[in-house]
Order: sequence, then structure tokens, then C-alpha cells
Amino acid sequence: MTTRTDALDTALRLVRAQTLLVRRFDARLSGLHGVSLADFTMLLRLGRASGGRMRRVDLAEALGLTASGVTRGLAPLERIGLVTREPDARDARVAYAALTPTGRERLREMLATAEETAADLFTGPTWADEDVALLAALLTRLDGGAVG
Amino acid sequence: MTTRTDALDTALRLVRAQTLLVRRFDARLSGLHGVSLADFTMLLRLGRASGGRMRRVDLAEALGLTASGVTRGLAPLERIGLVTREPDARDARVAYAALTPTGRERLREMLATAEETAADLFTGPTWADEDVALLAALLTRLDGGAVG
DNA sequence: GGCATGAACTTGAGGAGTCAAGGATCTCGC
DNA sequence: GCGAGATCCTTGACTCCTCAAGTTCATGCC
Repeated sequence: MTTRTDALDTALRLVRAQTLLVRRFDARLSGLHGVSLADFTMLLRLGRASGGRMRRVDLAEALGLTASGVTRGLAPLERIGLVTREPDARDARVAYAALTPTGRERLREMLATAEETAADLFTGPTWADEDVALLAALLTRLDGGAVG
Repeated sequence: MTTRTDALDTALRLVRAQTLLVRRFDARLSGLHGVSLADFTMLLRLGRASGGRMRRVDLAEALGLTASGVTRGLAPLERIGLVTREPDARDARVAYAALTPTGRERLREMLATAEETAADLFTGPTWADEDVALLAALLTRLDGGAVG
């Protein structure tokens, strides 16, 4: 017998879990690589995109951010040389964000840290492999079917 | 065959789901009651606490925030008269945050909106009641066993 | 009683992301 | 081929929350 109250509690639990999770990732990533989880996620999306580049609008959609959030988040990554700005030959409005060679390399190192952190999160007697997959599946229903 | 990559993807999905979820709650709550989800969550915790009051430190823990985050978040709620500050008779360091009668009343209205929003979130052909309960259970393992 | 340690809270500075507005540029219908 | 409307992106002003430092109070040890 699930009620509206349970739905609300589930939503609030999700918010709390995210807060804690972000803190853990931030601590590790900033300690070892000087980037935040948000930074890393941006780089990861670019790394997974074909050609290592994406339009800012698509990046925003993939990250669940605003276009303006992407502009602001990308700026420091451009400053430190992990990302560059590339124009589109056919449409002068769009500015691609592209990984630099350095960016790609640094991303590889960050990825190892991030995967380790994620693995730690789901470690323990209560977590089975299927549970992680199940959680992912449930969350996918909420986040509008973002690509992996 | 779950891998480190799946764990990371699950974590990132959680972050994205939260972003989207918070936006929905904020839109409804601020439209109808002029508060954010963060505001509402604070009030809700107070409302559920015995006596309608809590030490700021405990509130921080319950919300997954910093003590300083609680100070900052409570300030506007005090200004608009939903919460008051109460001293502790035995320990002059602690300042309770307590719901005012107005706060309690407004909370009741907000709760209806929030529950409705949460119910909408988990509505659709893909969501069964058990799924919501399952998600809640999985999240609880992540958020350090926060109380309901 | 006096002091070291630590807990509860606040505050200044700053990071991250939002919204609303504005500047280019593209596209489509005519 | 031109004007209307949409799309892509940036910017200013603001909110929310963090960290680090500081204040005030409590407690235990000698």
C-alpha cells in the first residue's frame, strides 16, 4: 500500500543521497585532480561524444543543466587548457566544446578515480551487482532517459 | 556482470535525476507557496520533529547540509515568520529552530503540493507502487539511513 | 577554581548554477 | 530576397550552499 507520502519520502531521499554522493566525489576528484564532479562529468560527456566534441546546447541537455550553466562551467576548463572552443563551419551560432589532447589524457586519470569512488559507494554487504543495475534502471525512468 | 563503469553511470544518473526532480518541485512550490524545495524540506523536518523544533546541528544532519547551510537557509524563514529561534535552558550554545503556528499551517498546504508533485513524478505506465518502495530502499542504503 | 578541549553556531568570501534579457545568426514563407 | 520567428550562446543579477575562521559556551581534568 504505497501512498503519496511514500512518493514524497522517496524523492527527498534521492535529494539527500545526491548531496552526500556529490560531496564524496568532489573530495576525491578535487584532491587528486583539482576538478569538481561537475567538471569531471562535463569532460566525461565530451570524451564519450564522437569526435570528443559537442554543441553546448547538447551538452546542457546531457548534463541536465541550463545553457548558461554550461557556459559558466566550461570557462574554467578552457582556461586550464582541457577544453577548446571550436566553431561550426555551417552554422556560426554554434560553438562546439572539444576536448584537447591534454584534456583527454587528464580525463583518463580522473575516470579511474571516479570509477573507484563509485565502486566504493556501492561496496558492502548490502549491495549486490543486480542492485546497482536496478537502481540505474529506476533512475533512468526519472531522468528522461539520458544516454549512458 | 556489473562493472566499475556501471557503478559510475548509476551515480551520474542519480545526480541528473536529482537536478531534474529539484527543478520540478521548485517550480510548483515557489509558484504556489513562494518557497523552494530546500525551504520546504527544512519546514517538513521541523514539522516531523517532536515539539516542532530541532537543534540546528541535528537539522543539518537530517538534511545532509552543513551547519552553515542551515543558518543561511533558516534566516529567510525566520524573517517571514514561519520559524522562530528558541534558546535551550541548559545549554546556551544551542539555538533551536521551531515552527511557528503560521509555519505549521503553511507547511500543511505546502505538503499537499509536494505530495502531489511527488506522486506525479512516479506516475505512468512504468511505475508500480513496489518500484517506488524499492527505489526508496536502495537510496536509503546510500544516504546513511536518514530517518523518514 | 582554572584551563584545555571541544561542541554549537555565525559570518566573510567564493563557487556553482538559475533566470531573464540581449546579441548574433539561421530558416522559412511569401 | 526579406522580414518574422526560432535557435544558440553569453551576461548581469541573484540564490544557495560550502569552507575556513571566529565567538561563545560547556565539560572534564588537575
